[in-house]
Parts: sequence; structure tokens; C-alpha cells
Amino acid sequence: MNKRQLQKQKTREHILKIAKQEFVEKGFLNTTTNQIALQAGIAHGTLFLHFKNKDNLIVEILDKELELMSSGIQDLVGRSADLEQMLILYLNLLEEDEKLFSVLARELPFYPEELRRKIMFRDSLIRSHFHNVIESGIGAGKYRKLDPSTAVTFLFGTINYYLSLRSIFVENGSVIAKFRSKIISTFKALLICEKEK
Amino acid sequence: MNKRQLQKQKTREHILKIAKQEFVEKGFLNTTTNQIALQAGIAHGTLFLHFKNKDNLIVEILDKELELMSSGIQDLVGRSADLEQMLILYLNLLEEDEKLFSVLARELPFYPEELRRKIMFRDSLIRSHFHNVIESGIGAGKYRKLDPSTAVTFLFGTINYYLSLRSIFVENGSVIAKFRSKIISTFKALLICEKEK
DNA sequence: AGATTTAATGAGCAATCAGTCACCGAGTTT
DNA sequence: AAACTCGGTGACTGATTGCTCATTAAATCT
Repeated sequence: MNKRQLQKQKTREHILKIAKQEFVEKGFLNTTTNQIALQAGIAHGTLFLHFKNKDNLIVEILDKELELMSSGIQDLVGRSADLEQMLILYLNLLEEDEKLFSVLARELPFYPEELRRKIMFRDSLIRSHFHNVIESGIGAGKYRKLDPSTAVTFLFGTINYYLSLRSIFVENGSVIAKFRSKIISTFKALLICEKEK
Repeated sequence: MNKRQLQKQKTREHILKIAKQEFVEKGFLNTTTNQIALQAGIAHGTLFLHFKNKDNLIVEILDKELELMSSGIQDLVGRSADLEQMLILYLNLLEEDEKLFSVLARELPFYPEELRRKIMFRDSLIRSHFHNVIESGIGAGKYRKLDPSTAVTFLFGTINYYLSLRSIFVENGSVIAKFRSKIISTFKALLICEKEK
């Protein structure tokens, strides 16, 4: 690869890095291509030399991120079919990139169709893992007889809620960290009837 | 009141009516002042004769709506301290204006500070009613020993999730109607350990 | 009836953005 | 070293939008 191609690739990666930073901080909708160019120290036009448009830039960044998330989940499911372990690991993955997932939770309904579908598809894969484990757990008499779909929606809905209103729940730091044990114990309470004294 | 004042008031109310229609249909963020004026059959400038700016218009519409909601809830709590009754009535109120509440669930994080605070304040009043009933229910041994705050967040988070992704859950009709019995039964399952055979 | 007030008008302003294009100059090829 | 290639530039464009203001005409007042 010659000097030119090398420089081109370097610039491209630099844009991706800076764009992700800006997106995570201000959200996708409130980040302008101008800001990105400014922060990256390149001309505004250069951005469109590397990415057809703003949407494509977003898609590429999120695709990469969601891929990471998906493979993390895949690993997780491969390693263990224990629901609590799965939930803990899922929350870990969210916490690692919490700011990004917070932006996603808030802005998802406003993204272009294609991107929204991609994100929701990934999400549905993860949900289905939980769904399956719960369903078979109910079949095995391990969990109470309740509707697994609704149970999953309770879990994901609640997590989504915490994420999307993150700035209200915590000033700095992590919502997931703050509420993880409550989320886990309450979700367990939904699935299992412990004997209480 | 003379002819002029009467006409003025009529125009003002007409704007409010049309604006609400547009807002409910397309969301506050995606409705332009131009669209409203066009639909209302008035000049664009007229809108700003009656409302200082777009935000004020939104605030006025929502204030009225939230007032209705709040008094509905107040009634509800006055009439009954039974959690299931409260939940049913709450879901009724949401279902009545579901499109509006769906917009609210999606767009809340993007509203101007002042409006966001107002909405969240109303919301917190409603939540606290549920919180209190759950807390005293736990004290009375009626419900399981779990964290009432988290339980309430599970409920409101889930409802919020259904509302904000409404268009995915139903094509036409009501998400609340579709999932109300599942929401109620799953939430009851969280609070109460039924004996199962 | 003439003077005054004011609701309504709509052309136009200013700001914001995504995206374009003619041009430049360093790097590559001949 | 001359010709050519191409990554990078940044001024510019066009679309969108919230909002203003000089002007109009109908209602009200004197």
C-alpha cells in the first residue's frame, strides 16, 4: 500500500473515531457533519469523500458496534444457559458502552428505516435468547408459569427506560451499575417464587 | 366581548385544535409551524400573533392534556386504593389518548428543559401513587417483599417501551388494548406469589 | 364620518445543515 | 522532469424552518 492509500485509510479511520466520540456525547441527531470535520481537523468536504452521506457514516459506526455486541452475546449464550449469568453478562456489555446505548435507546425511533431495522434485528436476536431460556425454564418447572414474551418485554422495556432516561437517574457514572442488582433481583422475583418468612 | 375579541379567541382555539391534531399525528418535533398554519387555513405569521413561539404552543397544548390526565388519576386514586383497579384506570387514560402519549414517550428526551420537567413532574406524581399503594401493600403482607421503586420502574418502563415503539407492536389500533391483560397479569405476578399446581 | 386600533397577512430574514464542486498540490507514473 | 492522479480543501448551494415586520382592512371609538 503506497503513501496515498495509507493516508486515505488513516483519515477514514480518524473520521470514524472522532465521529463516534461526538455521537456518543451528543447523540447522532444533534451532531452535525461540520462538528465532526472540525473536531477531526479535516475539511467539511473530506467527510463526504469517505462517506456518501451522514446516514452511511452512522450506519458504519453502529454496524461495527452492534457486531461487537452480538458476538459478545453469542459467546455468552454459548458458554452458559443460566439466565442470571446471561443477564449479568448482557448488563456488562451495556455498561461498557453505556453512553452509546443510551443514545440508541433515545434516538432509535428517529433513525432512517434501514438503520432502525438493523438495530431492531440485532435486538430481537438477543431477546430471543432470553425468551428461549425462559420458555424452557418454565417447561422444566424451574420458573413460574407466565408469558415468556411479556416477561422479556418487562426486562428489556425496563432496561431501555433506564438507559433512555440515563441523565435523570445518574449525574455521572453508570445507570446500569447503579440499578443492576435491583434489576436482577426484581426480574428473578418475577420468574421465581422464593419462600419468604 | 366584541366581534374582534371573539374572532381572536376563535382563531386561537382553532390553532390549538389543529396543532394538537398535527402533533399527535407526526410528533411535535416533526411538525413545522408552516404545516400547522396551512392546515388551519391561516397565515404563517398569525400563529406567532397568538403564541410567542413554537415551544409555547407545545407547552400550552400539553399542559391542558396533562391537567386532564392528572385529574383523571386523582379521581382514580380517590375512588380506590386497589392496585389492579388503579392500573386498569391508568391504562384506560393512556389508551384514550394513546397516540399523544406515544409521541410523548418517544420525544420526551428532546423537549426543552422546562417542558420536560413539567411532564416528568406529572409523571412522578402518578408513580408515587403506585409506589405508596405497593409499599403499604408490602407492609400489610399483601405483596411480596421487593423494592417498591424498582417494581414501579418495571411497570412504567415497560408501558413506556410499549408506547414508544407503538408502531412496531401494532399497525393500527391500540398497543395498550393489545397488551393490557398481559401487562396486568405479569405485574400482578411480580407482586403476588400465586400457588400454582 | 373620520380617526384609531388591531387581527391578520405573507413576503422575506437569518440561521442551520447536508451535500457539491472547481481547484490545489503532494504523490505517483511515464 | 514532465504529465498525470487523486486525496484534500473550503467556499458555495439549496433546502428547511422558526420567526419578523411593514402593510392591509375591518372593527371600534370619538
